[in-house]
Amino acid sequence: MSILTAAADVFRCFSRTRHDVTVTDLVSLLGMPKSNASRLLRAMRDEGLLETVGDSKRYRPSLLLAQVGQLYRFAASLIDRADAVVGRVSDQIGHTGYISVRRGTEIIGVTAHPGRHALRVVTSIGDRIPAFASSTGRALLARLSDAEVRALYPEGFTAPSQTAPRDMDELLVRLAETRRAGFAESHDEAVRGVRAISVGVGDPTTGDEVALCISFPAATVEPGERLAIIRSLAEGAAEIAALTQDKRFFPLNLSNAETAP
Amino acid sequence: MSILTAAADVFRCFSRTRHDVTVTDLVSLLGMPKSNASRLLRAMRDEGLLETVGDSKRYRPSLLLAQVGQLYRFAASLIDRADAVVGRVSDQIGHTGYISVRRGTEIIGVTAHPGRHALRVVTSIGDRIPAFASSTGRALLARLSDAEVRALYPEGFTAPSQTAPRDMDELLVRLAETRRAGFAESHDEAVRGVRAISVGVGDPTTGDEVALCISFPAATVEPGERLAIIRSLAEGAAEIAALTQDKRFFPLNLSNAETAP
DNA sequence: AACTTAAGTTCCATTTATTAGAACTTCTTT
DNA sequence: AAAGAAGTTCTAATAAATGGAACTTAAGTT
Repeated sequence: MSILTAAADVFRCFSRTRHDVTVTDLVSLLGMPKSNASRLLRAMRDEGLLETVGDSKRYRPSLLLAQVGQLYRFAASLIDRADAVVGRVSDQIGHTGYISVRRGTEIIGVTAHPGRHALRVVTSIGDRIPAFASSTGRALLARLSDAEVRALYPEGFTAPSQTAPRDMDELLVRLAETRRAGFAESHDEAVRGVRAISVGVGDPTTGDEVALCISFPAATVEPGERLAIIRSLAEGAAEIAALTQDKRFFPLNLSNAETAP
Repeated sequence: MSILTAAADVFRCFSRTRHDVTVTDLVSLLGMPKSNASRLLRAMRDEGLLETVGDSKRYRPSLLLAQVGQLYRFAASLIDRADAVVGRVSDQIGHTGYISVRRGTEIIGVTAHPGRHALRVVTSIGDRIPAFASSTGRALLARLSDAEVRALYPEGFTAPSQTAPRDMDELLVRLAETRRAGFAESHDEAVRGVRAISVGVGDPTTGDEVALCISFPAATVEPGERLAIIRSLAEGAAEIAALTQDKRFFPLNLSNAETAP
């Protein structure tokens, strides 16, 4: 067991609600002896991985981490490209846009573009939501085969809301529809009154896959505006897919069903 | 010598021009045996500190790092507050704004707001510039005593441009002027034709100190506009200083000299 | 101001990980 | 198919990490 494990665990202790940690935090969160916690935090600070807050006993992520983390966006150029598309669409229509990645059965927001409208969806980056119960998640799951999706959920799942898929069969039907139409849609799933449109795209050379999503209040968006969102998002994603030569990309395929939901 | 040292060194290998590293990169950059480089990269990936790019032998920062690094801004909430002020001023006047921190004798950009004008200053975050030869640097150095500034430069320095301080005595004079006026100014220092206005502010409870800066082309900015920038920046910084009870804050003090430069 | 408790640090012998070099494998180039 | 480059695995020697207890410091409490 390398000390890198412990260091990575320390990083995982930080969250939106925990911006700094102390020796006792580590003892209770990670269950390590406080002698180790004390030395670990000091060692990580000495190496520049953490900073002490003032001259207190509190430790927070360092500037180095902020800089290296920032590079992630550029390193993963797919994210950068997808972010540009979502930013453009979000600016154009005024609704909140964000891009997400999948880690196992979870979807994690990577970048966000807050909308301009007074009533808008607020998503903060770093949030984790279940993949099967969101449009972003299904846009990404649709890129897997049915067998791979089944393998992700060996013990099934329980739907968190009325409109989410209730079981694996229902999920696979929704994924098939996502593949056919070229986009995924959710309504009242994670947040009541919120509708979201998502498109998945990947980069075969890096193996990265991201979901582009626009999220908006269901009540105030006209059918025509919804169609415009779908078209813009799909068009932008298609450009990226062409660039990366993404073979698993599902192009937009609007039928009567989608034009009048 | 802990493996944390090596891990931190790996992080420091990443830069704007190097988004991923290989075993041989580490060998040449850090001078370590390639057996160590190989195992280190794999260990860091296994712990979630790095990711492999696709299925290649290239390693890049991980999503975890991006998330933890993102928290730096909130952990150091002074940065967030200062960023809000600079963003507001930048939006208002259309010129590039950024906030920076000092690490020893270097200034590092943390967040940036690109201006709207066709001719604008482009500063990318993560850039390092010498503290004594920039307005941001002097805004932060002014918060130290003369003795502390001397201690920072035991062997003096050499001026990189005509308008930068040539020696310690000249620097201390400029710092005294910065303290009196409540802001620092540079002209043709880091970049020819560029003028910058900076104000420093700190948070005594965390020990953080940041510089708020607006940077603009010297030729196209009228004296009145320059004064407006100074006033907006100083006002925003003063609000932060009041909030954090920053006792080392130097309030704006405009004399004839500043109003007609 | 003395007491009490909580939080953090240092010490120690023991256990465990890390190191550097060489041999080995795999991938690329010609 | 051969040669070279890049990466991985192996080894014993070396160095670091561990956890328990003793110790120090800080923060309340009476």
